[in-house]
Amino acid sequence: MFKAPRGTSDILPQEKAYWKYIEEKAVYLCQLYGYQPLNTPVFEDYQLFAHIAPDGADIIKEMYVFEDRSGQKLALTAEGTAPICRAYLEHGLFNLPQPVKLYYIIPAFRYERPQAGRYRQHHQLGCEAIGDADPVLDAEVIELMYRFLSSLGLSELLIEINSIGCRQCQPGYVEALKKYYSTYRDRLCPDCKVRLARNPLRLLDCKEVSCQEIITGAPKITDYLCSECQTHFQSVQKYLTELGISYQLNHKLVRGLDYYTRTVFEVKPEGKGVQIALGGGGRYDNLIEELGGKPTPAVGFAAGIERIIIALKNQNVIVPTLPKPVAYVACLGTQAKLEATKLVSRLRHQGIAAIQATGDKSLKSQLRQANSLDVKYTVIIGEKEVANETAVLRDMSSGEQKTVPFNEIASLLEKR
RNA sequence: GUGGGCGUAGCCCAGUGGUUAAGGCGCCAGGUUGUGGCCCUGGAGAUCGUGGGUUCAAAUCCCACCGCUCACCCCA
Repeated sequence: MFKAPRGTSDILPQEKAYWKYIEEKAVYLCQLYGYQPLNTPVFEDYQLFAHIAPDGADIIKEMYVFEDRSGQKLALTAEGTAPICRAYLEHGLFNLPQPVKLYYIIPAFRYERPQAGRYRQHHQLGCEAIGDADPVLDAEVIELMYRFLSSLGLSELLIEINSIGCRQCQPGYVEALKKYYSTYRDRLCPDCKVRLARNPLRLLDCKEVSCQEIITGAPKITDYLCSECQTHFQSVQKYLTELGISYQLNHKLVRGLDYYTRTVFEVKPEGKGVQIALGGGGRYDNLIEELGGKPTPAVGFAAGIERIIIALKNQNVIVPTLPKPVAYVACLGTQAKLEATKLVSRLRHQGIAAIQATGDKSLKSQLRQANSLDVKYTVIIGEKEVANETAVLRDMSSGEQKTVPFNEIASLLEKR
C-alpha cells in the first residue's frame, strides 16, 4: 500500500476546518494591514536559496534539490522570503510606492527528520514589507503577527525580540564573541565547536547544559550596536510599547537564516505543550541587494500553519465546523429517483447544498445517512408523492413533516 | 545526522509461547407495511509492519529492515 511520504500528511476534511479558520483570519488581517497576496511557485532556481544561509548550513543541506529534463538545478521552496524578493525584483515592484507590502501562504519543503511541529512539507503564512527602513514597519509586522495569532484564540503568547545589528556593527560583535569563546574552546559541546567556526551567532542559541554557563558570560550584541542600529531598535521598542504589545528582550535570539539584520523576533506559546516557535521573522536589509537589486531594506515574518494548529489543539480552541449540506433527498422507487435527481439539481442551482440518496437503500437507512450528515432537512419522495407531484419535507431536528408540491420545495428551503 | 518509545481491522486498543486473535468506536443490514438520532440483534472488515531465526508450536522470544512517534540538531 502507498503511504504519504515521510514528513508529509494528508489534510482530511475534519482537519481542514482548522485550515479554513486560519486562512480566513490571515487573509482578513493582511488586507486590513494593507498587505496584498502574492504567490510564488513551489520550486525555484536552486541558487535563489543559496543567499538565505551559508553554504554548510542545515537549511541548505535540507533542501529538496533536483534537475529537470533540461538540466536546470531547481529546489522545492524552502522558505518564503527569498522567492518574494525575487518576485519583487523580477516584476519591478520597486517602481511602486514603497514600501510594497505582500503576504503569502505557501508550502515549504525541508528534508528533516520529522517530529512534533516539524515536517518535510509544511505551510507558512508570511508577510513582507519591502522598500522602507522605518522601524514603525518592524513594529507593524510584529503587531500583525501577534494579532493574527491572538485573534485565532491563542493565549499566553510570548514575543521575544532582539537586534543583531547591521553590516557595520555586527562583525565587531562577532569578533568579540569569537574572542570570548576562544578561551572556552575545549569546554564547548561538539556542535558549538562547529558553530564557532561556521556561524558564531548561533553559539548563543545552544541548549546544551554545559554551554549555558558560557553563554551567560558572553558579550551581548546590544552592547555592540552602532548608533543607527541602536536608535532603530529603541524606536521599534517604543512603537511596540505604544501599541500595547508586550515583548521580552532576548539577547540570545539570533535566528537561523543568514539574511537577517537589526530586528529579529519570535513568538511561542508559554505554558504546557511543546515550546516551539509559532512564527518568527525580522528585518533583512541586505537580501534584495544580494539577489541583484538595489540596496532595499525590508522586514517580515512567517508563521507555521501546522504549528498553529497544534497550539490551537493544545489550548482547546474550538474552531467553526465546515459547512454542512442543508438537504438530503431520499427516494423510494425508480420514478421517485428520477424526480429526486431533478430536485437535487434544482436545489443546487439555487445555491442550496443538497445530497442525493444513492444506491437502493431502505428509507430507514437513507434517513440514517441523512442523520449522520447532519442535514437540516430531508426531502422524501415515494410513489405516492410522484403521483401527486409532491414531496415530504422533514425537519430533522424537530421531526416535523409536511407534504409540499415539487415546485415549492426549493423556495421553501431557501427561506430557512 | 544522534538517541529513546512504539508498530494487532478505517480509528482506539486486549492479548507476553499452545485450539476459529477479544472488545469498543465507526461502517453495513435487520428489529413486519415508506421514517433518522437511543436501544437490541446480526454482519463485513486483521497477510498481528516486513523478512529471517529459535521452537513440536510465535502476535507473543531473538535479529535485521521498514514505518510511526518523541527529544536533540535545525527551523515555521
